[in-house]
Amino acid sequence: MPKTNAELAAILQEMADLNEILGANRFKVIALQKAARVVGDHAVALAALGADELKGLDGIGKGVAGRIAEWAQTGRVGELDELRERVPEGLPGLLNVPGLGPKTVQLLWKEAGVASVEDLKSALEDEERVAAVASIKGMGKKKLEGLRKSLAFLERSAGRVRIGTAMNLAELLLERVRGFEGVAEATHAGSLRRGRETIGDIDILVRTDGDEGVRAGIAKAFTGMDLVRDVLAEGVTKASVRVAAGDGPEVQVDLRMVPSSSFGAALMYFTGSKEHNVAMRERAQVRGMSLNEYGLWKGKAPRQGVGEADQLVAGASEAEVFEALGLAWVPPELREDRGELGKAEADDLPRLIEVGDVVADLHTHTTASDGALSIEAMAEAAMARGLKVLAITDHSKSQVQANGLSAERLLEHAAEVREVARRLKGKITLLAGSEVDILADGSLDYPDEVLEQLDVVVASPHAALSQSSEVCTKRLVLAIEHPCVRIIGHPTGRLINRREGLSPDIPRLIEAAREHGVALEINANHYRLDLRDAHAALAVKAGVPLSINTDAHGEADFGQLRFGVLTARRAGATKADVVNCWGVKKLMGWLGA
DNA sequence: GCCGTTTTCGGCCCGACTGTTTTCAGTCG
Repeated sequence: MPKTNAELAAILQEMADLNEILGANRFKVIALQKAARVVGDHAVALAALGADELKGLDGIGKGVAGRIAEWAQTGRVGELDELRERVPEGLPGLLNVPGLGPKTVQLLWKEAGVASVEDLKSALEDEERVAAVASIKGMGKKKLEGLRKSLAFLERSAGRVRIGTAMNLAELLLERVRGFEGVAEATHAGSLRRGRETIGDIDILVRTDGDEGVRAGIAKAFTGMDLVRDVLAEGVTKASVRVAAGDGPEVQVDLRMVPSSSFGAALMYFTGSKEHNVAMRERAQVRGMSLNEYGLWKGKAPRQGVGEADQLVAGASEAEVFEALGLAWVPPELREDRGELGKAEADDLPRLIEVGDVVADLHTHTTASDGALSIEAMAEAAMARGLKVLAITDHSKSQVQANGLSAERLLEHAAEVREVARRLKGKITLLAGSEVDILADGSLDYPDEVLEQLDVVVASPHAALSQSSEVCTKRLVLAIEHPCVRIIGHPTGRLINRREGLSPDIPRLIEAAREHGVALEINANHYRLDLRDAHAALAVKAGVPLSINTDAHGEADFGQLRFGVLTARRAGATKADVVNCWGVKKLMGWLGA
């Protein structure tokens, strides 16, 4: 069995959890958590690397490298096995219950015999056991009530929500918050602003120069919204709630309020990532300053940001804080502590692609297969969004459930596309293409002489998505080598939170794509975002072009473009790296159309 | 457990809020 980074990350995370519950040194716990994160985010399988290469990675030292080697060789980690013997199997799951930390979990276990989330649920319903739980020090009436609510929340929430879902909810909330008395400005921060594919909670930052009374009023209006299901906290600088819109998932939303003089520092602070913030604060310290959510200060930061005005170096805007630390402004999508500060210091940050740079969509569908609009209506929608090039790429014949086109229907359809293209000449360039299935063996769903007649061929995997890494790598490389293929669509076929998809050897795909001049897609649909950020970053590094496409099946789907662009930005892509941003002439030359 | 332009030992971010603590611990981000 191949050993994936996700499995390894889970092992390290479990070691962190078990150590935490057992009361180990907290910095050891933090180190293990960091190692789990680094491993989970790494684009190349770590099981195959040697100890020296492993130790070169940030956050991985002798200890973790040794355990990775042990796991790679034996499939086990001795220390984890020992830890598991000391703690009931379901106990770490309790750490996921909001409001429960390692101290309380340990007390629940040792003093009330609670061994899992399920067990806690039944204990809270059982009179005798509730008494045992309530007798724990610090466990009062409100704590118990909070636990009941947290357990209900866990059942209703979907865990991390997809970025598209979170963005919709955030925009709805921002509209409300901007209407509250005393709010000068409101914006989203956190992982949503960094463009991560899934979001744990929504952070909203409010700029207000009102006094405590005004801020308390904003917090009250926020917690009083009709979308609010639970209120977790309500103070004069922050409030925290759980909300749900319609039948959507329940999501935690944190609101923070800061004065104008601190808005930039606070925006940085709440945008994160945590690791980026730590690196920034360390940088401030080295320069005899300190950085918190209220600003950058000479010497030690005053409590609550209320101090001598002459101590404040910067704080009103992000740019001035970066500048005062000798750095260029770092785009939020790059704030992951993966070397961005070094580049910012050398003024060597890439000029990231923006939504407005995209002038072509090379992967869309019409009523000919499973889309909702005609060729003409799709072209109108594309023009309304300012696109200069649109490729119509309906499904191929194996996609029976999607009304995939037979070779004959495809050629008729292509003729229709070209007819509409003639009518719209000068307004938009319409291309006749296909999203052709990459079959399980790597062959394509149409014969070459059919594919040769098209302007653009996007080849995508749709079925056989549980193939082994080795088999699917060969399959995708074969498609890349096909002379008609220009773009590999959603290369892994994953659906976020729903389906794992393929796990090909990404460096090999990139190498093949480079050799054959093929682009790899970032499918912008927020269910897909495939390639994912880390993989797209490898492509950019290797000089392999990306293609950001919406895979639109209707008018609204064109709006998904922003999520594809966010993913490309996280990968460090500039507009030169993305074929959809090229001029029409250059793009047509590349397509050979 | 990790890391090194003060360090191979001794640090490791820090402020807000809650609940039940009569002075602060736990949790969270």
